[in-house]
Amino acid sequence: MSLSLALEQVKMDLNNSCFGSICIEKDDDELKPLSWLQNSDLLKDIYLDGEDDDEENCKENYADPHGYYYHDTMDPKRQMNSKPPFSFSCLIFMAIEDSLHQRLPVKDIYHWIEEHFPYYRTAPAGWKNSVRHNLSLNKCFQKVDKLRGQTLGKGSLWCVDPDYRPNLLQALRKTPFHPYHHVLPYAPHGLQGGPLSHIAYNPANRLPIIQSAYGSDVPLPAHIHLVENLLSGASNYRFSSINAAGVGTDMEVDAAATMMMFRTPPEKRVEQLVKLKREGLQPLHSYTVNNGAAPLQAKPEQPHCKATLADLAETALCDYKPKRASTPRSTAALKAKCTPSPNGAMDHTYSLSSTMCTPVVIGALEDDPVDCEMESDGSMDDSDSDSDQTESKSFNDSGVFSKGNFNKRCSDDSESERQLPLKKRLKKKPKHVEPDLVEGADALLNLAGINTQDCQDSIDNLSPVSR
DNA sequence: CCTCTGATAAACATAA
DNA sequence: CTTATGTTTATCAGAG
Repeated sequence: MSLSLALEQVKMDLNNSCFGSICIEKDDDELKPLSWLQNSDLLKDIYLDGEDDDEENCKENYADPHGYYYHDTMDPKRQMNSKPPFSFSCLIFMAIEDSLHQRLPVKDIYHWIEEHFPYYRTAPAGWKNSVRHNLSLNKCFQKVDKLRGQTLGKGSLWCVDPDYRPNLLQALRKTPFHPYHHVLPYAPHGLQGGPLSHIAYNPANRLPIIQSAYGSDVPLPAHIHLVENLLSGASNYRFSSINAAGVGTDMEVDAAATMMMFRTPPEKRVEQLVKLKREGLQPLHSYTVNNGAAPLQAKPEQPHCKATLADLAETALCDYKPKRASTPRSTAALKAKCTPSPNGAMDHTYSLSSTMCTPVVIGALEDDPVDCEMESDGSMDDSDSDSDQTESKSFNDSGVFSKGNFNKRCSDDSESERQLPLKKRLKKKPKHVEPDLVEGADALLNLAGINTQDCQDSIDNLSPVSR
C-alpha cells in the first residue's frame, strides 16, 4: 500500500543521505564522531526554528492518501537542536520505567536519554552530572543492591520508589505535549523493551512522536494516546508505525483493537482477549516497530479477510463527528461484511470474522504466558496513580526535598507484590477505567459498527477458559 | 520581594 | 592510578 511505499522511500532516501548511518541503523549507537559533528554543525542554524517548513516537509515526504501525516523520528536533523522539555527526574523516570526490570545502572540511564533525546548526544558534558545529582538527591529514586554474582561494573542499579511513583507520574503529566499526558497510569510494566520504547519527543515541532507498539495484549500508552487524539479529532499529531520488515502498518488497526481491550475492565481483559481471538481478532498482538530498535516479536502470518478493524476504524475516523448519533450494529452483522481477500495481500493481520477466516489460535494465554502476566501487571501496578496520593508525603511532585533535607527509604515492598502468582494478581482489585475514554472508545467503536454493549454482554457470558 | 524548583557546577569520597 | 559512580554544597534563573 502507499503508506508502505512512502515509508520505504523515506527510509531509502535517508539511507542514501548523510544521515543514513545514524537514523536507520540504530544498532550503531556510537555515532561516527566526525560526520556527526559536521552534520549537527551544519544544520544547527537551519533547524533551530524548524517549525515553519516542518509542515510542508512532512506533507511532502510523509503524507499518505488518507491525509494522515507521519512523524519524522527517522530524521535526526530535526531532533538535534532543542532541549527536551522533560526535567531530569522525568528523564530518569522514563528511562527506568522503560527498562526490562524497571531498574538501571547510571550508565544505561545515560544511554536511554541519549537514545531517545538526541539533544543529549551533543549536549554539554554537565548533564550527566545532573543525572547523578538527581539520582542522589531525589527521593523518588533508590539504589537497588545488585544480585549476588551480578557483574555490572561500578555502581548499583537505580529504581523508582513505588511510593513516589505517582509523584513522578504527576510531574510527567505536567510536562507539555508529553506522550503520556493523561494516560500514563495505564502503562504496563514488565514488557520487554518497555512501554516507552517507541515513544519519542520531537523537539522540532514540540509534538510527541507516536509509534506503534509491539507484542502485547494490553493497551499501551501510545495506543491509548492515539485513540484519544483520534477521538478528539486532533490534527496536529503525526503517526507512523513500521513493522519488522520495515513496512508501514496501520495505526488505526491498533487503535481499534486497543479500544476493544481498553474498554474492557482490566479484570476481564484476559477473557476478552480469549473471546476476541476466537472471533479472529488480535488486539495489540504481535506487532513490531522499527525505530531502529531490535524487533521484539515477529508479526505472524495470518489469514486475511476483507472487512478488517482497520477498515472500520478508518471509516470511523473519516466519518467521526462528535455529535453524530451512533449507529450500533452487532458483531454478527459485521461478519456478513467479511469476504476473503482476493489477493491476500493485506498489510495487517487483524480480522473480523471467524466464519470467513481460519480462526486464530488462542495463543496469548497458553503460548505466551508472559503477555498475560504483563497484562495483569499493567493493570494493577499503575492503578490509582492519580488517587494514590493518600499517603501524601510532604514533598514536591518529583520528590525532591529542598536543600538536602531528605532521607532515603530502603524497602522493597513492591517486589513481593510483583511476585504474586498470576491468578492471585488477577483476583486483585479491579482498576478504574477512565470514563471519558471508555465513552469515547464506545463512540468510535459504535461508529465502526461494533456494538460495545453486545460485546460486553458476550464477555460477561463467556465462561472462563483458562482458569 | 520571597519561596520553591530545577539546572548547573564543583568538590570530594568511594568503588571497580 | 584512572575512571565511573555517588554525595553534598553552592549558586543561579525562572515561575508563582
